[in-house]
Amino acid sequence: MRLVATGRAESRAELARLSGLAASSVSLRVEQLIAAGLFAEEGAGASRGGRRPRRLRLAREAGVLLVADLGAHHARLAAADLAGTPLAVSDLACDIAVGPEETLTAVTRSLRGLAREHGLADVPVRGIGIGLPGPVDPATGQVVSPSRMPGWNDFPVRDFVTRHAGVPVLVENDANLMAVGEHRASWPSLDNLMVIKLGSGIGCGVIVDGRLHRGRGAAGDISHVRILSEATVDCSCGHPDCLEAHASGAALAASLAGHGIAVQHPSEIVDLVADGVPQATSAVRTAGRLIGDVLTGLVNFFNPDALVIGGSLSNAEPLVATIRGVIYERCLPLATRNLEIATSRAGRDGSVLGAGQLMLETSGAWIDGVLER
Amino acid sequence: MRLVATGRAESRAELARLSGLAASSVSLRVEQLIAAGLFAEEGAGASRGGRRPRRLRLAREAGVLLVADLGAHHARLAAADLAGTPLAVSDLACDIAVGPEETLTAVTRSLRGLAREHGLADVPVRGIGIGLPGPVDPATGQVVSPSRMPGWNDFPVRDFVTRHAGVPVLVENDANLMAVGEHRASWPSLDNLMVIKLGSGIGCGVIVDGRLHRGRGAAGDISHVRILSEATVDCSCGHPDCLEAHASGAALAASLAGHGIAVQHPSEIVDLVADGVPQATSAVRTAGRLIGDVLTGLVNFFNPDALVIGGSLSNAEPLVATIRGVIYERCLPLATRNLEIATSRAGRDGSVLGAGQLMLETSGAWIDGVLER
DNA sequence: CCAACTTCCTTCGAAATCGAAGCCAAGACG
DNA sequence: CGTCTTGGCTTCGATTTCGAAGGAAGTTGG
Repeated sequence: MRLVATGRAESRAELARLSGLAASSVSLRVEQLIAAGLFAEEGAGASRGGRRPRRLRLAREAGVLLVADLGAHHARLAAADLAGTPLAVSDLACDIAVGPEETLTAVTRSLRGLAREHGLADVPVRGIGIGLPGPVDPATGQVVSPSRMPGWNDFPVRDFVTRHAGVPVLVENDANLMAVGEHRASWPSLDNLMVIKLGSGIGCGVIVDGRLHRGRGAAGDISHVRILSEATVDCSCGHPDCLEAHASGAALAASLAGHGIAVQHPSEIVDLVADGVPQATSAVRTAGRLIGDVLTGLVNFFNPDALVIGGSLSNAEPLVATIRGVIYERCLPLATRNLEIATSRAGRDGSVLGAGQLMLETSGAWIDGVLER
Repeated sequence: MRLVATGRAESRAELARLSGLAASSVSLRVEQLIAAGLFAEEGAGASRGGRRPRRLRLAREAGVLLVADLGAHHARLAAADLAGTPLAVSDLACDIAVGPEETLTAVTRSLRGLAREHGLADVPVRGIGIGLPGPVDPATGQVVSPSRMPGWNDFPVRDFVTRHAGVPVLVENDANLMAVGEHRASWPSLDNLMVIKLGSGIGCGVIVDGRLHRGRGAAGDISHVRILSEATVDCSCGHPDCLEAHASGAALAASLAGHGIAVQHPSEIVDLVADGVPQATSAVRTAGRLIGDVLTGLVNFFNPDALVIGGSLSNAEPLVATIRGVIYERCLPLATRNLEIATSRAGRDGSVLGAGQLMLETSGAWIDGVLER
């Protein structure tokens, strides 16, 4: 089921190849899933030289997922199929600083509304995914010492939402969701991926061997490495000269404010750069150099197949160009030999896709329930 | 078989728990393996509150592995059981710079001799493992652009040894072997491990999710990150101020030579430090600070369960203490919360163990051959 | 010492999985 | 336009795996 949902398999034959099961066993299982209403057969796929395969896809009635990707002042909401492909999206203005109860209540209410508006009221909700801009403990579904989410520390996000919604809930760091989504949507054949999210903050998600690497929950932090710079800036983490304090969207906004240019959201910086405002371009180039410097060490160490740059600032071309240049110049030839450096392809849907993917992997228990009937 | 060989399982019951197979299936398989002469039953294990398990172990006649861990001027040779537990070890002086053909021929001859001397001539050799101080392409078994192995670039080490010995051959970077061995011997329950090898060079092996992370073959390089220092030193890689150019055993030896202290081997530096020679202690402390600085970023990013420091320099206590201090001071609390920082426990046998472990995972095809008879 | 419990391991019928064989439906080719 | 080849899918008997039940061999605690 996971193989079909994620788009890796479209026919019984492909399922057999990818799953390692015998073709006959696959046929039996598919039969069951169709009978249970989870799969549907839909026409024929392209021939690979012989008989055309009968194309399999998820049935609409199989269910939907509701996903919310929370930022500092904004939430992206989506209703998606079980693989995470968005069926309906909307945006919600909300200040994460008002605290978890209020934010989460508003978000879940809006999610339900979104599904209802788009005629999905009759389809069962199989899960809710929440992306948060801070570290999440995978075991408990709690936020752990976030630097920019006052009131959220140790709040049991997963339990809170489960209690209110009564379905499996996935809580994950936003950059991690994006990494999984980007992997699934754009680079499914690559095993090792680094995905950088450049927005108000600097996030990073890591895919190792095709799976999200969480470490002990904090993996992927790149924003609190010490960098070299002329001016000293103290970071919220208590140390001086962290990358985030110099090169994040928030830091760039602060620096531009010093030049008398007021900026509300990182995307406005992208606009300024596109308009050729010299202070903005110069600031963005400096940030690119700092980020690139940090990434060189990590690329040498991790040796990924691709480095994907996403987040709203990834649309600032000079930023990406500078990062790319620094990495190709400083990294070992062996590490950059086959390295792809690209900007996000999934864009803002990345986290929705990622949530879908992760939920299929983790909480698939309801499938057994449906099959038993 | 792998579970028994690696020591993770000692009884049928443990095999069932760890493998996920039914107890009855495990019994059938074990029966076969005993009949084929690969397993032996040996007494009873400790009771866990009920009947005592019948202890399983690898039969002596199952075979041996021959392992050579090559350094710049020295090779460590071992004959080991199939799990990598050393049965006999010896040391061989050999200059790796004389080139691959001569070195490998001498090494394989000595390995055969070692097995013969220790009464292992009648036991079949199931594989040969070679550890090398440079990057190895896992797909081809070739050395790829090594910085300190003249004449070895692109030499097909695996094919060369296979042709001469006629058994499966594993070729792997020395730090990677050490990482696998350390994981298996000392931290089997931890999933994410960073192992640093401090000798003439600086190597690093990474265990992610219990398995060696190779990336595209170059993963684990930490020696060519740029660091900040007063004096500028050019590294062999062509960039200035790499970590290796300032903090490796070779760099320390060069710096001590500047003070009129001649050093042949990194272990002599350890002796100097133990003897309280101030220049040595100071040099080692500086190196520790540089290495620690580099590691902080990697620890934040990778978020391992443990950081293991090995190699001959790891016996210099001020070096390890400085590294530990820098990491605890600079890393995120979230990353160091549960982080163990320890020195190698497996010592010089680590690479032998690692080679055994890796060979069980990769080339287990011969097992089927034995069972078919 | 004995009863109650645990854990280890095997037995045996039920269920799942496999894989060879064959049928089906396409494209390739003369 | 028919034959050939290729890949997709199903059928069906053989094999593997499972799991409940039970015997074996311990520990624990009165």
